[in-house]
Amino acid sequence: MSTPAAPGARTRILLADDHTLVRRGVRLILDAEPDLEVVAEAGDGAEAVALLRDVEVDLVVLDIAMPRMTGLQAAREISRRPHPPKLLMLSMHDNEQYFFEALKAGASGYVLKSVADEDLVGACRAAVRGEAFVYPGAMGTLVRDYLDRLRRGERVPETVLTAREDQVLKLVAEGASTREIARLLTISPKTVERHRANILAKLGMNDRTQLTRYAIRAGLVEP
Amino acid sequence: MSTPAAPGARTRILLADDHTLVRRGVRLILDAEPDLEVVAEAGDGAEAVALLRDVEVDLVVLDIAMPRMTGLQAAREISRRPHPPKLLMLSMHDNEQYFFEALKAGASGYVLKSVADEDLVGACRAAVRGEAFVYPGAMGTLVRDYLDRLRRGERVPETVLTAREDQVLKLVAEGASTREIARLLTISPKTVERHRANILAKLGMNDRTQLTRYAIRAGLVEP
DNA sequence: CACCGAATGGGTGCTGGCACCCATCTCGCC
DNA sequence: GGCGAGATGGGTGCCAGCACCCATTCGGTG
Repeated sequence: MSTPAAPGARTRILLADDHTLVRRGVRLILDAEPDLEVVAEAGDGAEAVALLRDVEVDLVVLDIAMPRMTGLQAAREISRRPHPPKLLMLSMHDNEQYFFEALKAGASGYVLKSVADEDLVGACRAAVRGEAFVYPGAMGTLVRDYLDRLRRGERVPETVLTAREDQVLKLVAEGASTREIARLLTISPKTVERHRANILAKLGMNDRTQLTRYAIRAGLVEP
Repeated sequence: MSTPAAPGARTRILLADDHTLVRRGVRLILDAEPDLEVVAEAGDGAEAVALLRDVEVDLVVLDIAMPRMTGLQAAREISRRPHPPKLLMLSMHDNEQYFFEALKAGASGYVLKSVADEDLVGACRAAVRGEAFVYPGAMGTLVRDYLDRLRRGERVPETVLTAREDQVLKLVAEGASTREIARLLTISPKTVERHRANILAKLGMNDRTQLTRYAIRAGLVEP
């Protein structure tokens, strides 16, 4: 449609989504552009990571919710490599917490599945150019604030959870009781309660059902 | 590809899915067939139901997880009409409970988003021909047993949840308290507790976090 | 009609989740 | 050395969630 990055060299893309129908649709959209080319497809996060050992790509388009290894887990894995490709997350959810998790995982773009074709194409091009955090679609003010602070170089409050809190959250979301979690982590039940309270406070939530949904969105546990 | 239903008359299809990208992909696949034609698109269940007041279609392809009104709710609504079109459910989840819910809602087909293009096309044709319960893709033995029993005319144990229980489950999974649910449904908190207890017993679960994960798998609520 | 299942509502009691208080210890970092 | 943050643990108290008991009112279906 406009301004290919380098004339003659198409951007090589790895596309990962567990739904064949969705993959097919997205591939049709991307391949129709003169400067974009899907060179590999994966059906889950683990497959995507494995493929990257053999295939050289410029951009990875990752669905967030996938079996075996979620898009977020895969993104963390991929961005730890020596020369990581750009990462663009595809999500079904217009959710801020989710967006932040994607940033933490090393993504440079976040696109909703409900956007139009051109927005997806635009996000791909922007990601390749190195422009971070393009977000087509209406996102809440929380994200805009966050990006503004990043631009101004301010320290961000770092709302994310600690490693220990992640462990506790995962177990809570899997339906484990305080006593069970305490036994599994070999700490006092009281400490488990404290961690859980801290997590609730940090995320601004009230009970375990909300934690469960958050953990699923964040890819900590399978639904 | 093979045997159009009536030569010259294409099957008119209403396609409902909240993700524009997915809708685009599915439409491309269906429109490529000589005997199928997508004549309307909807972005949620309510829109689909509304559109059906103005547009005459032979088949409705409904995504299960949609905002405002889920595909299951829309299916119940649609199948209550005088001359209902055929209903084909599109689902992300290879989940048995979910499949049963779709049957109850009046669907005559259930297709996973992870199937190949041809399977979707085949399911559409089978649904139009009036063949019920075509299910491309590997589903558990539970479903096969169920279909066998149906064929033999046996009474099935009816493990699925009632409509009221669905409502309660949805609210529980969204983090609503007993009191809130009671107010929303204008029934006694005690009755809410009873419904929740019945749901827990039916599904063999112990607490709200497990219900939450189940409801997400079932597509009753967004993660 | 008589029975069953779904939906409604009540009572009683236990306990686990959650809130809000307290403290100690050990890191890394300035 | 001191300071903040994370991890650890304790006490107290309220109440919601859950288990297990009871009943009534409908609507269907044998």
